[in-house]
Amino acid sequence: MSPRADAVRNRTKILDAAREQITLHGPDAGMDEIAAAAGVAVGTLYRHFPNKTDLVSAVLTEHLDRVADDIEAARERTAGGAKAMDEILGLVERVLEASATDHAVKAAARLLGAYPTDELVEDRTGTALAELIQAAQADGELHDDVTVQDFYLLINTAPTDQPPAVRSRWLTLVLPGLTTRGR
Amino acid sequence: MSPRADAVRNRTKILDAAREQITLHGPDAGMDEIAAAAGVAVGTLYRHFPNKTDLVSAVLTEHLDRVADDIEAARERTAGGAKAMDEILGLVERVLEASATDHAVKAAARLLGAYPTDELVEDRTGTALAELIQAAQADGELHDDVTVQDFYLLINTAPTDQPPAVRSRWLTLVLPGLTTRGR
DNA sequence: GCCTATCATGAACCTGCGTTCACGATCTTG
DNA sequence: CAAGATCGTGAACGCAGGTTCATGATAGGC
Repeated sequence: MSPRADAVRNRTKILDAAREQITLHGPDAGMDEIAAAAGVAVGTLYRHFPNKTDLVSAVLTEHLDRVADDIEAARERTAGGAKAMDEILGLVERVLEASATDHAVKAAARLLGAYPTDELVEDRTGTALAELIQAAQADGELHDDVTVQDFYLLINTAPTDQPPAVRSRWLTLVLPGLTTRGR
Repeated sequence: MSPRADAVRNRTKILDAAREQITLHGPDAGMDEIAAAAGVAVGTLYRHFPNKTDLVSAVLTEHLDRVADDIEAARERTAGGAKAMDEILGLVERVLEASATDHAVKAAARLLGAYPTDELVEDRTGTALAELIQAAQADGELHDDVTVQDFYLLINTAPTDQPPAVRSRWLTLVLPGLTTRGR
């Protein structure tokens, strides 16, 4: 039997509100706040998601999906003639920038490189990133031993809660370990 | 009027226990656990420290003090003829290693570069580190624009909760941003 | 040895937060 | 439209962790 119409409506409202609240306050956003933002009672959250972890995972997976889209787009541009290293630098800057204001992205980044991730999404990002890396290495602009995991590691250790000047400085310090382009 | 003898005794026991518990479980160690480890009731903690923040700060300041000692010792060795860059690398590795097992060090590292720190200790580390940096730059082994803040920044973003292989890889990725020594 | 200021005790309190559940409302099928 | 399954409600629960306070013990000067 298909679900009731209002139930579907509520599920959407809940996901929208959860996305908004987690973006603003990170995964620490309270279930009460999410429920209030969705215009729904707490119990309704628990009808759609057994517990908080499941709700947060759903939102974070969405975000990872967007990042995967971004990476795949960069790969397409490379196939179209763009320099792979330029695309990689753009990606890193974009993710770093997003993490600063979007607490969901920050939390989502922590999922990559750790275990509990949707395998499909992880595969998508991994594959596209690997191709970009190979291309940049073929251009001689990325050190030969750099891997996908290295990027996950660096993104996870990025100082996302620091002012722009500090984030920029951090990039400057870290990039020489990846690229062969001079400082 | 000087404090009672048993009060002094208890203060020591509390600090010892707090140090131990925070080393094991980080600043998340409960007041109850600390009290139990000290063989004292919770209320006694609050007689000596108005709140948890004050107690944790006291312990963390101690740790920073030890780090300051380490840095100053490195500076002395440099004055005695050791290569400044070697001492710096040793320092970084030691702090990184300690952060992995000692949750107090990890938390203490977060204090440097942030605001609420004992100025005296911060001055001590800052001065000694600055001298080491200058010496290494004079040797041409450290990039000229590297500052004390850069080191604080990198230490703060180190992946202390990752396995040794990952921590080591992180160092490899980050060092080229500091030193002129090749990979 | 007494007496009082100082100190220790730990049960109780408070707040925040995830989670549950008995009840009422609403949608949908026949 | 009626019947029943599905869904929504929100007060209440449980738990954890920091903090307090009335009560009793102890130290140290006279």
